[in-house]
Amino acid sequence: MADELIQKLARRDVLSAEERTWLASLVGPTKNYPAGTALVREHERLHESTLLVSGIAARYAVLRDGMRQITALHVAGDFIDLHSLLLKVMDHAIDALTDCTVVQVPHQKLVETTERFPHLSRVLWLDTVIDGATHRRWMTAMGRQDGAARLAHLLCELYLRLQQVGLASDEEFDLPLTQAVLGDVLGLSTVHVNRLIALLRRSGLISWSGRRVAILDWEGLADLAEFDPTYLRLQQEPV
Amino acid sequence: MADELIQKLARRDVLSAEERTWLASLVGPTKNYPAGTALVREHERLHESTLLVSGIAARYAVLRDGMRQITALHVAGDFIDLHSLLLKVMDHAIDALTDCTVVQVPHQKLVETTERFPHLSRVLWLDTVIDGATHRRWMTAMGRQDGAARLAHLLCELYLRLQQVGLASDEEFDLPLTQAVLGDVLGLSTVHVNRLIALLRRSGLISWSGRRVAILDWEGLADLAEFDPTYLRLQQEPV
DNA sequence: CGCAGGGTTGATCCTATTCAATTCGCGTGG
DNA sequence: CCACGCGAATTGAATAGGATCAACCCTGCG
Repeated sequence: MADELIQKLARRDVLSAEERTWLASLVGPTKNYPAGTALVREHERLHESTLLVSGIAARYAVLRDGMRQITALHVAGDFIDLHSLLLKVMDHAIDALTDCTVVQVPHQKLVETTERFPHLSRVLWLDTVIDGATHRRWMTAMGRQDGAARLAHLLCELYLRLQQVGLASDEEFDLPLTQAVLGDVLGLSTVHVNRLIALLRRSGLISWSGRRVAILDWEGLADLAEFDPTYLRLQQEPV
Repeated sequence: MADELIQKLARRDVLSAEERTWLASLVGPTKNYPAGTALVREHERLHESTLLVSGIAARYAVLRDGMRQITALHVAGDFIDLHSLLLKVMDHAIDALTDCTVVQVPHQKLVETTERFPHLSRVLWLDTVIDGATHRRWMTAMGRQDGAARLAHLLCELYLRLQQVGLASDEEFDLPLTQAVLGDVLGLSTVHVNRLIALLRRSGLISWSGRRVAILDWEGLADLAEFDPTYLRLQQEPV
């Protein structure tokens, strides 16, 4: 399971043999969380960070009236709470949206990593920075793009992120999320998400039956979404 | 001007004499940008990070139709582009909203900091992580809170942030931003921002004339906004 | 004095919400 | 194989929050 962590970071920058050995010594035991359970609760104080090995998890906040806003979706290969290393107290909760497998890395070992492996430290830092860039893109979508563009953008982003970890290809992927969850991501009602999916289907941009999503017209979808993948920083580059 | 950087980081955690000496050696010359000018352009490749010494700056994205979404507001004492150290290519632009004074720190020196001062490195990392937490809170507001709550939340946040750097006290502060800019922050039209300000005034929560904002009923404003300052991590705590 | 940028107000339109009902997909047990 | 149940998807009608367009007002300033 240490492979997961090494592969994850190696997608960002080249790692030395020494760094790989160190990383292999970091990971704790594998844990499983069934769909719908909490991985992390709000205001909790964490002592380890969690790497998602399989499944989909959501970071979210809940308001007084019960409304929920999902602020990040995570797939296999994502750190879901690396920021907790420095923030200490969680400002949001994390749920498993599907069955999830994770491995954990103690904070104390991450601190040690910053002491002894500055380059690895920067690669980890980069991970939280990409998180922030993704937040900004979602914010732009929520503030200034309509529902259709927002949904289209989410599909473009998820396709590329899943493709990167081998979970999507040929413009197709599994997306086992309910329309209510998508509403919580996009800041829309469930009913409206439904109508937007219907709209994208009618426009010939996608097909979507059950959990299977196919992008029929990538160009068109990306154009509608004004999708520019720069913020995902998918290329490997030295830090 | 090195004091600015030291004070900024010392608000997060205690710094040793050695660390302070090092930080003092990092900062470059002071620069001035008049209101309305660009500090950083989108897709630019930066080689230094910028610390805002005075003024207000905005990070934003512009869409095809010219619509703008401001994703972060920065005040004195904020790093406006520390993430560029790792992201290399900027995913957004930064403008001076008022006259701004800044100092710059070369990326190469920041990398050196991660090599030689792991604790400082973590304090810097923390800064980008708080940025992300703020992004998440704004997202929650944009997705699931109405205009009035969003505006109220922004005022609560800005008051605490300005207070921390001595620019606000007695529930009052200067906010030299146009209603159009506030619209770009909140994801609303200028006209609607105007009506929301009028609403908060009528409700007796604030007074706002010219650039002077006074919070008349902090409890009420924070309640409307569902404001919880945890995400700003205002307390000093070891990292 | 005239102008420009920002603030304020009104009328109308439209996107998305809410509430309510209906239908589909699918696993379970008889 | 069918009946049942349940969560999710789909559709319709009424409504609200906010956008847009268009004035008009104020104030600082050359």
